Amino acid sequence: MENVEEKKPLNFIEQIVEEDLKADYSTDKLKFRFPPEPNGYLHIGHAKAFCLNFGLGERYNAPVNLRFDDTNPSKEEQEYVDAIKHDLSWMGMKWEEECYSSDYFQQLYDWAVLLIEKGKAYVDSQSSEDMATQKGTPTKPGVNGPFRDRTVEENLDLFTKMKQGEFKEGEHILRAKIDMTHANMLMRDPIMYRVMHKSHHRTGDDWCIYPMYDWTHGESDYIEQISHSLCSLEFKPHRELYDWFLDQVHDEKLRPKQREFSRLNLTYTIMSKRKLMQLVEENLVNGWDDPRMPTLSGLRRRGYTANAIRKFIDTAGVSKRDQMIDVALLESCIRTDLNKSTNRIMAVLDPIKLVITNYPEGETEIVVADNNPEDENAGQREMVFSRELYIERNDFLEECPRKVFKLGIGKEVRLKHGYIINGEEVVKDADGNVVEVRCTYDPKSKSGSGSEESKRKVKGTLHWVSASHNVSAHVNVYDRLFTEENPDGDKEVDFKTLINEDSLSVLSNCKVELALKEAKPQERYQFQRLGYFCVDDDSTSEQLIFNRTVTLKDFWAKKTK
RNA sequence: UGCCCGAUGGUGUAACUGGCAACACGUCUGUUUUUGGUACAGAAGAGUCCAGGUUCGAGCCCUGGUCGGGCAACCA
Repeated sequence: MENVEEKKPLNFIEQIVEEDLKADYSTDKLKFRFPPEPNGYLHIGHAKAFCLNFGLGERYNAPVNLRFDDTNPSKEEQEYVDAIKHDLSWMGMKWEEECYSSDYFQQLYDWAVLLIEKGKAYVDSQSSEDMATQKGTPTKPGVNGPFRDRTVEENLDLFTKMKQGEFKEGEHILRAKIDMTHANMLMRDPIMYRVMHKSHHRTGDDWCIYPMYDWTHGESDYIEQISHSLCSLEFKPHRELYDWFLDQVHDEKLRPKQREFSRLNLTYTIMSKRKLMQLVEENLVNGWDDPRMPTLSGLRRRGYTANAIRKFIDTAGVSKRDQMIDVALLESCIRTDLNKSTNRIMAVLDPIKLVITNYPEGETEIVVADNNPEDENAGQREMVFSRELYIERNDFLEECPRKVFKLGIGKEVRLKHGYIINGEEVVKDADGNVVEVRCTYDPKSKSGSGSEESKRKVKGTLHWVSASHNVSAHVNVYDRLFTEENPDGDKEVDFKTLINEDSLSVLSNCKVELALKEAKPQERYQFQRLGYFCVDDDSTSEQLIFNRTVTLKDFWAKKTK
């Protein structure tokens, strides 16, 4: 077991840490952080980031802080803080300290004053349009604005007044004084503070100036003494600024370093928080925890386990290339997990009545079945077998070829845990729809009886429930949310036009085994031959609701497509 | 017409830092099976973006290209 762990090659971030350890770092200096902005729910892309950070913490027995990057009160809310903490806990992540960038507002302010005093920051009083023009473009250097050379005194005075609320939003901002011609656009006098007359979810109305990301992040890392500040690739150009800001305040304490890795993308879904928010706000899905969402809360409601998600992240790996991971890998992870852990149950999603004409009327018998053939300790359960049953509509084909694993007229099939039956006739309504299938059974073929008849090879085994011994249920059948592998891929195409119309089908006439009568939210089962299902959060004993997590691997379905 | 990343089977990640490209998912075959599941056995699929160079030897190093991604919010 440990050998397997040892053998696993280090990802490039772990290699960086190892090299630092060999050079001037000692293990006790290692410290990491996961810094979500509380402006939305965590999704599986975030899972990569926090699994990396918390994984590093575990590997080196180093602390990992949870730090909410809450510098923009117009977007951030307590609701998201709570949801993020809940999701992280569910994923089994244990943080050292719960921190907030807003905890450092005073320190950040004091440092900003220091920068002004050193002539490294100034108050600009132009419109954002003018500043944008002066900033130039990636290929054209910027030019200095008219307020760039204000005196320290004037800057101090203005900045103080900004803080005291004497200005309206947009009137003044504080910028770092770096280089308007720098090849890196981020170094062209980046904004450090803006005036915002908004209440903050933690600091209330204490502040009306709020620091920007670049000014806040590295300094927060420094305050918390984070050794390795890991973020996604789009922040690579920010590293230069991260380092510049650190240069301004750094003394002898440990200096954090930013390193970047690529984000995780999954086929047939989107990871943009902004777009996920749009789906929620425009009611294109039923909330952040809609089981079709790639959010952790959505996956949880869908029936995914934290274990499977961790395994998936681990298998996907960490690198600097853009990754678009096949959702089939995620599905493989949850199947592997659930195969071992869930009890099997029989459920008929689209029932059609099956009458065994030679089975004595009014009689019933108990059949016994293993709960999980993959787990000897899972025990057994009992089911009622009777003359009238329900089978899957789709498991009957009037004229059924021999090689197809279904019931047909004149074609035999086995009822799982029950008897072998032979199709005799169909009953149809006026429109020609099959409303009932009539068959005969071989009384000597009972499963597990050991009789010659029971051992007969039969093409096909069907699941069933007794017509008068079952529980009704609703089942939500989910499919991928988008019709395209990369709905976010084409800037010309609105991702919302790529939503899969059939991503949710609600089946309201399902019949499940009596054993599920008291099933509680979050319980997971394998409905035999159909897939893995999870009891929905809204399920009650009056109205059972199941969500399909994932189908069983099904070659037949693929072939017939 | 700038700067910064990246490029290995369909997808993702490896290759002991220069020694005849491996693992997982997916695909396909077969065996077992009272789930067309699981398990097991096996196969196909890349010669590492291109062109030079260094070297006995290059996916790894060097040079020059090509392609893909990112960078101009008072967002993070």
